[in-house]
Amino acid sequence: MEIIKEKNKITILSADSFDVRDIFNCGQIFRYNIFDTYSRVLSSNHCADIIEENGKNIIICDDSDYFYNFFDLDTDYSKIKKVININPLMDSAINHGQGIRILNNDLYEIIISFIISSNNNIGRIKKSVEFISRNLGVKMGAYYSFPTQKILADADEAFFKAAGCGYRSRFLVYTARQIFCNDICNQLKSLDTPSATKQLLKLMGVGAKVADCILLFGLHKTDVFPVDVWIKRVYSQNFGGKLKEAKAIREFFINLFGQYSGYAQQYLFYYKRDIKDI
DNA sequence: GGCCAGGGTAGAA
DNA sequence: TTCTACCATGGC
Repeated sequence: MEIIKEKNKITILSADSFDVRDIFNCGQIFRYNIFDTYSRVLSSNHCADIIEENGKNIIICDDSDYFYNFFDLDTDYSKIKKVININPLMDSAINHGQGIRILNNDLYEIIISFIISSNNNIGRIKKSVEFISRNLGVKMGAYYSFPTQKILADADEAFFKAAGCGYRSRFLVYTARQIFCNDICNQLKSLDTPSATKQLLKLMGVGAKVADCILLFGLHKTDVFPVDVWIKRVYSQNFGGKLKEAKAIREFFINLFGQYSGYAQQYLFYYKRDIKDI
């Protein structure tokens, strides 16, 4: 992958394994917009605009070091794709989502966002996260930052309900205070996957599936496999599996894909959700 | 009007 | 430890 990095600009010269539609629509991030001529993505207090032209992607941003890491530009996706391409279904899924990259998003924003995601749909999750940012974030010119831990720790249940978080509002109040008061995010960053999982499961509103999403999208632990309703479908309908419990299905896929489980999960989730009749 | 959505919690057994 | 009722809400 040929990349030119400047102070406020990153130019990706090849369109292989980089497509903003695949990256943003695959369910790993909720603060983005895809317009006709460009796309905009927000992460913590950062903003980037991406322009596609002649097979190139030009990222205009406030901090190219942040977004070089954010877009995971040091990772060789062609190598990963070869390893996980174990059958015709995976070949189709990888081809469908060829431009996917697993983002290195802000851990705190990911924890809050994925607590909201439980038994919810992506459209509503986007609206809630946008409401929270617009009302408690810092105005950064044309956009709002995600709220700081301190600000969100002061939010009450009525605020999260106004954001459309429903019954999850109680969990969010409790966990936002827990994270801020005990510096949970910095603790998590130093842990391996099993230890981080154990700590995440102590947070109110975080169960096995949300913990896996936080590990994958917030801590870039790729040896996990979040099992949601779409993964259950692709497992039973396309892998011919007979297991029922999410925990067992998770183990099945981790045995298949090992350290690349998280990548494989994203290609499968995006494929199954886009093309339901496979 | 019932079903679904990137599930989790709390209480019962 | 596992099982189950219940949880808000908008879109279809």
